[in-house]
Amino acid sequence: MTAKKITEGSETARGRPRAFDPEAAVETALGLFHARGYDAVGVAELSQAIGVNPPSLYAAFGSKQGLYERAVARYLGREGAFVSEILAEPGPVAEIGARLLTRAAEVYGIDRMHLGCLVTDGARNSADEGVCAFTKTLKAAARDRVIARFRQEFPPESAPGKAERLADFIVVTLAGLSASARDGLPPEALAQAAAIAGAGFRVACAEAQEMKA
Amino acid sequence: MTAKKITEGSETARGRPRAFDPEAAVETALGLFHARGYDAVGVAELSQAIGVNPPSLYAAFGSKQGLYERAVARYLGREGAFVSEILAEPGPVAEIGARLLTRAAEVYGIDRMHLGCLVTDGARNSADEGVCAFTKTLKAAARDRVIARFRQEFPPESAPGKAERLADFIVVTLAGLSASARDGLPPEALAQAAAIAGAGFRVACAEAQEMKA
DNA sequence: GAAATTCTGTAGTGATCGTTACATATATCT
DNA sequence: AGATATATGTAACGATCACTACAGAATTTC
Repeated sequence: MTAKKITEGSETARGRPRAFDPEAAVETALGLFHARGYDAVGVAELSQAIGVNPPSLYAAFGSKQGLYERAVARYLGREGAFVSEILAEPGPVAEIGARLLTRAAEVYGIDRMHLGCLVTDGARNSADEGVCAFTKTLKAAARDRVIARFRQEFPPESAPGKAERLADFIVVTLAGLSASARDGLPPEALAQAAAIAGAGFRVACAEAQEMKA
Repeated sequence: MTAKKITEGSETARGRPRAFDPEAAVETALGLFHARGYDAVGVAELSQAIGVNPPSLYAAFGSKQGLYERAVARYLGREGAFVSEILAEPGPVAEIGARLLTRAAEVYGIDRMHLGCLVTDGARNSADEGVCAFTKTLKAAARDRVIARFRQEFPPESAPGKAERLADFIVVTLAGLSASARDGLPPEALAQAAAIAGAGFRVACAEAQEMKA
């Protein structure tokens, strides 16, 4: 009696059981959102691709935006994880930044159906205020983490504004790689562009170092 | 007979005259499309902003896409003209490329209501196939013009692939500046990012020159 | 078994999408 | 004036949007 099944987060699972796997549903939604963007993927298409009716989706995720946020969370834990990983690595900022760019060129172009960055471009031009706000906070948080890492080498006291300036260049270039990947620029071209940008970044880091003194 | 008046495209203007100025309508549409993207601006909003009913818009422009194409054409002749202008200037490719980037940083961030590039981002994530195809051809044409200009200094015979590689870096960085501008990165940050990218571009040009021999 | 709980499928909500049929208004041409 | 041509406003088209009311099905708890 009341034998606990290992039903993950909840206790014994009362009532009618789910006819679909929410984790698989998030995965399917992630694929569609990444490929075509938030607004271009309707709830009807999501339901059909997941193999379930809209009410079940709403019971599980609350709203289209709720499902999107779940999908983005999964994206950040996998395809998008390289940013946090590289930022956690040791070494000079020049190498960290260059590594971010070359790695992004790989990740953004590796899958023809999921080009670019979901966070950067998934909600671009969306008419949904909620999703735009959600995306905005994610982007701001990412930029802040880059700045925080760069300040390890260029602290505000000895190099005021340098970390922000260098971080913004990384952010701009990542956005360019994402957009260009989605526009069809092949992986080799992305990699070569990232290499040129990386060279510029190293130069900028060296200049910033000289000015520190 | 059928004496031609020189009323621009049409003869004497028979029938009921237009109650609105199509040129002003294109201008209004350009503003809305540039600010929020193709899909996010509906025909109803366009009609209301222009001050005319939908049937008049369709009589004048044929379709929403037709109006968009007119708006893009105007954009290319004004805000977007700097690309063709700079490409037509003399001087080393290193300077041309760096100038493209710094000028884009200015243009993309100058107007808070019209951030970024309409061609690059106006139809991003659009669900409209026609507009996507239209945009794709424009982007390809722009890339081709950059490549053609860069081949003046890096011809395929003596520097195979260099022009394409350098052009793709410019394209990627322009896309990044446009996306970041739309994401709210302030003009100074755009300019500084463009400067770093320009430094990288000069380095890449110098390297490409050395390899020509 | 009965009650309680949870999910599912059917069907439909009002809103908005791009687009257009149609009758009327306003102009020029003969 | 009458014919012709063009543009307008009203009103709606079917399609799709995100979302949900509701009743029945499937499970656990008592």
